[in-house]
Amino acid sequence: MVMFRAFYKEVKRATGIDDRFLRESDHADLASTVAFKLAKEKRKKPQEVAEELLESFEISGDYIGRIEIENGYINFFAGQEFFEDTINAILDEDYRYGELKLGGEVIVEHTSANPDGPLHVGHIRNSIIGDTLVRIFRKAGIRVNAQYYVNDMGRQSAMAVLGAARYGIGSGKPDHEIAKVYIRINADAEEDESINAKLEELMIRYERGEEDAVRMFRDVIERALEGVKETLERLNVRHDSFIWESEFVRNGYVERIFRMLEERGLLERDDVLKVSMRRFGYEKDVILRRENGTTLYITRDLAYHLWKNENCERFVNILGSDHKLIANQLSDLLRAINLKPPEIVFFEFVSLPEGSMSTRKGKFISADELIERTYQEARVLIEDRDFSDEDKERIARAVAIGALRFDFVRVSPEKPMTFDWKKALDFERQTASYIQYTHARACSILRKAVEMGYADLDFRYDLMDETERELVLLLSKFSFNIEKVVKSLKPSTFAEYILDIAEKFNDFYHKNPVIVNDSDTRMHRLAIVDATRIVLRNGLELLGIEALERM
RNA sequence: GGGCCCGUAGCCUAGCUAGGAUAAGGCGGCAGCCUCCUAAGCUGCAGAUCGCGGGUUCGAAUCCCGCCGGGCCCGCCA
Repeated sequence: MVMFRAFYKEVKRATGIDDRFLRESDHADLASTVAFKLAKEKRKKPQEVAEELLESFEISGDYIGRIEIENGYINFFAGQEFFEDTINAILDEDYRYGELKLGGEVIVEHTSANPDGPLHVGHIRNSIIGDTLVRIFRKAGIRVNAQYYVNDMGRQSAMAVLGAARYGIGSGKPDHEIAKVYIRINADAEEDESINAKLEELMIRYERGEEDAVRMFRDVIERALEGVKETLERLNVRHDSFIWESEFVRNGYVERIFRMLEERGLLERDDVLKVSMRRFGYEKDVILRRENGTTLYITRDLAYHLWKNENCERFVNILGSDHKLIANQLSDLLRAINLKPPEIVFFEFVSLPEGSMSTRKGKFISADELIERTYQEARVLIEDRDFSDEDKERIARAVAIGALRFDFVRVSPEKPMTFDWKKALDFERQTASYIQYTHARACSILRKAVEMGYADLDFRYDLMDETERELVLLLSKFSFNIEKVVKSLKPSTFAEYILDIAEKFNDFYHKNPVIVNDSDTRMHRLAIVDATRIVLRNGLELLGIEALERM
């Protein structure tokens, strides 16, 4: 069952009103502004047009309770069957509630940070947006492959490899150790010209696939990734595959890209291989192969997207806004050779109060440090509560990760963020722990009810008050909001939705005591509590946040 | 110099794709609520020329143009 979606479709079917003129509203369960548009053509007042339209509606189905006309708006309200079905569907379907069967398949490429150091707070904005999309796509019934594109052929990687060979890697967490040698060699390269010569030689040898070079790269990059994967695991972020870009140099896809461009007369052979971008509105050429024979990032990325075209029907990339130019060029080139470009979610930078982050300069807050400090802060909060040490650890971890994920997913990607420790370590309203707390609170009520022998649930429309009505309506919109994200690629709207449910439930909690003597009221409210518990838990799951039963 | 993005109360954010009914929340401030299902909660008060100026429209935070402020990009880097 897909509750609010069903109501929405019923309204559309009954009225013939287009999506453009239907929206959620504070004044109604669904409102239409269509009369305003028609009023102009018909030269009548919106109110009159709306009243005429009302006559023409052919209501069928069970969910539309009543329709009202007000100030030209047509307001639709769901009725008894809708609310009963919503609660019953949630209680029956439980973990499966909210699932859709949209079908299809998608590759979501996210994180893809250079293997030259640990993930920092900028990278995890990418990871969290990407992983949340992955989870929501899956819930929508779409087959997803989450991919990390490993940039093993770039200059930065070669620099890290060279640094590791020159100074040796220490015994700490490998991604952090690699950052140390990467920062050091970058600093040394400013003084010592020979480092750049060695770098070029190393890149040429790796591009050619010379065995010892391949071994060096593999070793260092695997270790960097090992550290990155550990951090991602802490954040509940999981990839299905790690795709090494060097693969596309070795498997002929890069050559195929050259041929495809050549066939369309786009490829120019000079000392380099390049494409003039004038026809696409760019001033400068795109170089695809250097004078020394090595390829560039965009070359391998074109090959990767050729591969995506052959292996999947839809592909989404999560990229920092610094990639906008090159990603747009990539898309133009793909279209020019008749390939589908990726759908791209760009996110703006996370900067520090003192300026932007840089791995090379060692100017960043690592995700690991952020996770640890957030954990410590959460631990303080729970320290004097009555839990075992193990439980305290587990709960504080869940709260810390939740806080991090929610802080990042909640903000629209196009919004620049300035990282703020005070905010990151805050566990009060409008945060994940608020939602987790609300979920734990629902669990607590249900536990108490069972202890007292009140296990039965029975939703009663006639007993439902206004707050309860608003709450259940929100619960009914779960799959509606999932579908929105699938279309808009904006997971922030889903975070906001789950937060709304928590707020409305707390409102209900304070107004309506649940465990009361009157059994009808009690069973009715328990049904609402249990349904809310299920929706919050399923929603937190999609946000990659653990739904705690006690905290 | 050119391109893209952001600019909503002291601070942070939602709403902008498909223009409409009182601009919605949080933090901070002030005043309150635990013999009652977890106070990581709740209630009330104060706080906004929706960056500025034009335009389109019956109607603009939302669309268009110009400007101001901030960020990112314009490498044979990624």
